Amino acid sequence: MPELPEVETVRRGLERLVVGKTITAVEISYPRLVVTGADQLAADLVGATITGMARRGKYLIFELGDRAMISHLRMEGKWLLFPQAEVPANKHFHAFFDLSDGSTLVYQDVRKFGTLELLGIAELRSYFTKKKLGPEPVKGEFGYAPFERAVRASRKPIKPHLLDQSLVVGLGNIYVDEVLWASRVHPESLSSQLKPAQIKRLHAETMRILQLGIEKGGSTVRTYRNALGEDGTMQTYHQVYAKTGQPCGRCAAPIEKIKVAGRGSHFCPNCQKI
DNA sequence: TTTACTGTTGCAGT
DNA sequence: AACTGCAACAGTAA
Repeated sequence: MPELPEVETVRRGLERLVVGKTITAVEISYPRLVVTGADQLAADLVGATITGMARRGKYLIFELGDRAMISHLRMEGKWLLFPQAEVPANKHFHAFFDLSDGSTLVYQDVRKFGTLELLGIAELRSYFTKKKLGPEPVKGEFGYAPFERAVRASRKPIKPHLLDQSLVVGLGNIYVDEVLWASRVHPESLSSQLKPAQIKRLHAETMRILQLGIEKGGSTVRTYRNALGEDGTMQTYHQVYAKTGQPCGRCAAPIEKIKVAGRGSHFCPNCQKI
């Protein structure tokens, strides 16, 4: 489900729903979900209090005093809160956290790509450093000069470059297509061959579109819903994603879909030329 | 029935 | 070093 706006929406929902609550029991029904060991995570978290909800890029962080549980939702991961201890049966529920007020926090993941990791709070910084994550897409953190330098130095096609989380965190396959359309950049353009004005637009549109996505509660295109079961509305602002054959909002040329670095890619063949 | 596709990432290859 | 392809998995649509 998640690109940055969806993860941030989940974070905000959980912040209201679970911060301050203590974990009274843990059950992991799909142990491979927990990279750092399911038994250890279950044993360590009984009695722990959820002190905060944070996020870095697409990684969701449960702050638990001196520890942190990192959740990556990958394609289909979801967090649900049931107000009662009894949870309906569902073959895609893989982790259950009983909370002190009688509610149950459940992790659901149809494709089982998502991961949970339990770290000491001191290991958090190096964890993200190792993944070579770029800056958050907000003014003050996402500087233009380093972005331009890195873009010009690479011969990668710009779309996979923006997706690799090193230039900036948070873009996934939907938002990157929207940013490329708004910036009038073809997804297969080589990074090093982009004009300064195009790089400038990519920088500005990345921040604008991801922030808009957050304001709209994320995009619901397949199965994404927030922790309250609500749809996001960002999909109504999409200009190209899943719009194959429909007229471009700028020039009315039919939107095309091609494959770039293995990902379905939507663009306007008239506005976005190499 | 088979095949291709899917808001992701990391690893093994070249 | 940097880039590509593919695997992890399950469901849906053609």
